[in-house]
Amino acid sequence: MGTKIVEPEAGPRSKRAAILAAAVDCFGETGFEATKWSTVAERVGIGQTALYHYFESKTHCLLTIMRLELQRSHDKFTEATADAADPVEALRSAVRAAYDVSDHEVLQMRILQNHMDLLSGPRKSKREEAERVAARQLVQLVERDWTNLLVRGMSQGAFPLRDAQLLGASVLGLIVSVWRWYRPSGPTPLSEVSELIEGACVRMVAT
Amino acid sequence: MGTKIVEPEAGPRSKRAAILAAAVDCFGETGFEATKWSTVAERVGIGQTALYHYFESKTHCLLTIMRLELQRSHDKFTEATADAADPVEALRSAVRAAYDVSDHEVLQMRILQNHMDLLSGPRKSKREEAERVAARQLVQLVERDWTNLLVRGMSQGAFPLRDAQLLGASVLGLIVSVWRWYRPSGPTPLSEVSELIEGACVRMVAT
DNA sequence: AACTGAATTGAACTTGGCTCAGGTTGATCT
DNA sequence: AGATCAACCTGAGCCAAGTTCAATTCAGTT
Repeated sequence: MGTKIVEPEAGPRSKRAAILAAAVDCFGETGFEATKWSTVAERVGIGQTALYHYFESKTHCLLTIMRLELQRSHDKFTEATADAADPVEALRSAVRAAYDVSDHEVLQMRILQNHMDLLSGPRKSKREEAERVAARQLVQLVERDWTNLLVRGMSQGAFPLRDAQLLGASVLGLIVSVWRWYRPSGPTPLSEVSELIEGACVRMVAT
Repeated sequence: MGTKIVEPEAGPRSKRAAILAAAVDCFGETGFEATKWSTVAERVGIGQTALYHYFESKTHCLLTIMRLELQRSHDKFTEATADAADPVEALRSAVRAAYDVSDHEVLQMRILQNHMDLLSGPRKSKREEAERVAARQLVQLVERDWTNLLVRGMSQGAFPLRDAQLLGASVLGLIVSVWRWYRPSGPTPLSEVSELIEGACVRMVAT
């Protein structure tokens, strides 16, 4: 039960984690296409070809970042909705959890949202394709998370009956659309966003 | 008043329109990065270098597509909300208009949404930068369209008072988030999406 | 010290967007 | 018809950035 997937290649002098961190910064701030793969290497302090010891390609690294972020999102949702009997309270808790993130995680969300389309088509190489499939499954898992929350609320009479699939996708779309424009340095604090969206979701679903 | 911007380079044997159409198909279905610029040329029936007679670069073509789509969205919004006194009815009409699109326009919306981030940073070349700035302004214009609609409704007492800026961005985000997953060939007809989102928006704003 | 596998590198290769210098087409004018 | 000019197009080749590969270094083990 609950097979814990352990990250590979965690040798003692492995720079995998450092590369991922640097890549998130670069991809998140400069954009994936715009950042040179060699720049990531520089920031870590290694030659560009050393990157290929850890990742098969620039895209493979991106897909890994996306998969990890999806995993995180799913875990956080599960944790947030675990101990909430009332569907409305569960919904509120889930939304708040979605915006309870660090600056670094904001970047990861941005990267994830900006490259969702990568998950549709198949990839050339093995390891890339593996990450893609894993990420794709996590996307469906997260979608089911939200849909199930709605289904539960509807069957319990807390939410009016509607197409839970479609409504779930919409709620999720509304929540993640924020990551396209939100900047930690911007004028709007995330707490304010969180409150408005929380209210909006409840009205959308529970009215 | 109302200076009509006429598209340049509309010579009698110009293939500009054909190129744009082909590019929308390729970029929309295969993705911008994944489609080879030369493939677009092939589909039009010209050599790849001929493309540079019409567009300074692959990106310049993309930015043009995005600008045209933004213009279309703004025009459609304006037309849809022109003759609606009641704010709620105006909102409903605007949402319906947003989903009253052809398959080709669906692709254009997808392209636009997938590359919004291009509009943040400045571009190297003149013509690219011009398109980028124009597109950026149109984005703000569309955002104002929705915000103003909300402000009007709030001051009229039809909508409860909330942060119109933020709520407007959210409504818009909800609406356009559909273009990330919707496929004309998919199981969900656009009419169904339109109805659900229309209801969701009204509840979000007018409750 | 010899051995092993992970980690790293410089140099060369590949791909795809882009430049350039010049050639072709066709509408218009005389 | 023939001349003219701008719009339109092309083959050859350049260049940047991702990628491959054989050779090398490093850290821990026997």
